[in-house]
Amino acid sequence: MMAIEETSGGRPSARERLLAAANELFYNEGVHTVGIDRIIEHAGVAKASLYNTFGSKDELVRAYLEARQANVEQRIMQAVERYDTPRERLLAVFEGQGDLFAQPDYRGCAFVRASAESQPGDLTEQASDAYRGWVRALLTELASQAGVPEPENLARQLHLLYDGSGQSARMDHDPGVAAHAREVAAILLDAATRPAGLASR
Amino acid sequence: MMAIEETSGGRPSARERLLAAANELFYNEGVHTVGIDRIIEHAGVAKASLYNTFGSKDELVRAYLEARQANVEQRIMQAVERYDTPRERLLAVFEGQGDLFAQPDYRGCAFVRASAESQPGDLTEQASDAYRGWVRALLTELASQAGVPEPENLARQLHLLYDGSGQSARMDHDPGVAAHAREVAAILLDAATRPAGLASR
DNA sequence: GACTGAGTAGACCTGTCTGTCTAGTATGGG
DNA sequence: CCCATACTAGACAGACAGGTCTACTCAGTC
Repeated sequence: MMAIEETSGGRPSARERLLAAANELFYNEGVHTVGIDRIIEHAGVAKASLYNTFGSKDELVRAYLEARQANVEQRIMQAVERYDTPRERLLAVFEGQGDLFAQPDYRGCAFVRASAESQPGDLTEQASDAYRGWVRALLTELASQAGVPEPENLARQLHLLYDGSGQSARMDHDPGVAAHAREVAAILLDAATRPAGLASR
Repeated sequence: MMAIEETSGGRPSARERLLAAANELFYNEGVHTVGIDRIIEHAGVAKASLYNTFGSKDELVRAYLEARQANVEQRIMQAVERYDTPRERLLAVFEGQGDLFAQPDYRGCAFVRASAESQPGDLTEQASDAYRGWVRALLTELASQAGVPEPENLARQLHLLYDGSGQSARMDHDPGVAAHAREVAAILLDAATRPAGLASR
């Protein structure tokens, strides 16, 4: 039996190097802009290896997005698990986003970027939908655990905020938006918990 | 003297037809994906006309984004001016967004889309920054008129929401998010107006 | 009737794109 | 020693990119 990926020691496999190159180039410069030749050059890999491993550029893009999603999920869950109270755990989602924004050369949500270049029905759209589904489910679950009467409603509001946070961080080149997003989330959480009718129309 | 653009009656000028084609194709399929040939074919215009009028594809893209911004500004101001009270006028910004989302084939903010395909320092980035500046200034002004103690702060929060609203509307294919965004905006406006300290930390 | 400005049609140049294909190398298990 | 596996190097094909250029048409003006 042979390991498919050489994760410990030694030189990384062609697959790993391709994914690393895809992550760097696709994310920074755009899926469409970056050609196969630049990917394989950056990965130090032969063209045939790419096509043997992934079959097409589209499939490489899909694999890139899947890896990206796994990475984001991990970061956000790390942030959530730093806390114990349901309230803090819910708000921690936005701290997790902040960790992402703080990375040097953050260029916005990879799914937004890829999706802007995609055609309807593309593999990219499926990947985006999967990612959004995960975010929504997490927010709903955490809202529910926080004892909010209508968790789906709060989750929808927070998803708006989550989207906006990533967008603003990119467009304004300001990782600090995550902190503002957390503040807004706290206000929304309070408003969802408080008995209705207090807010004027 | 001769009119540069044939706005009334008659056949639209080559410039107008090119802008219309750019608006449709660039917006729906992406700036990078759509080639010059498809633009001129769709516009029913000779290639030389494009290059005589705009000089390059990049400049056509810039003109397309400028037209787009003018259109958005007009729609949002229309919505704002439907109301008299400062509070309603502020919230109307999100109604204006809703008018945009309700257009058939809404595919998200054109600046987000274009910016995802752009390189740093591009003409597209300049156009995006100009657009964001306008939004922020409008929100700040309306917040100020609504008597909020710290208008810049509320404007920043609402800009988050504004970004998220456009994003969610696209990704979830649901124009209804604008209504939710308006609700959230109302909550934030109330929170900004109320004396601080009520919100738990 | 000559001239000008705006536009058309389309060949053409150069470069790049994704994807295929051939030929060869290094390594490790049986 | 043999042979499969994983990979490399690079030529090549066919499509398409943005952009240039020539030659032509047509409407209105002096």
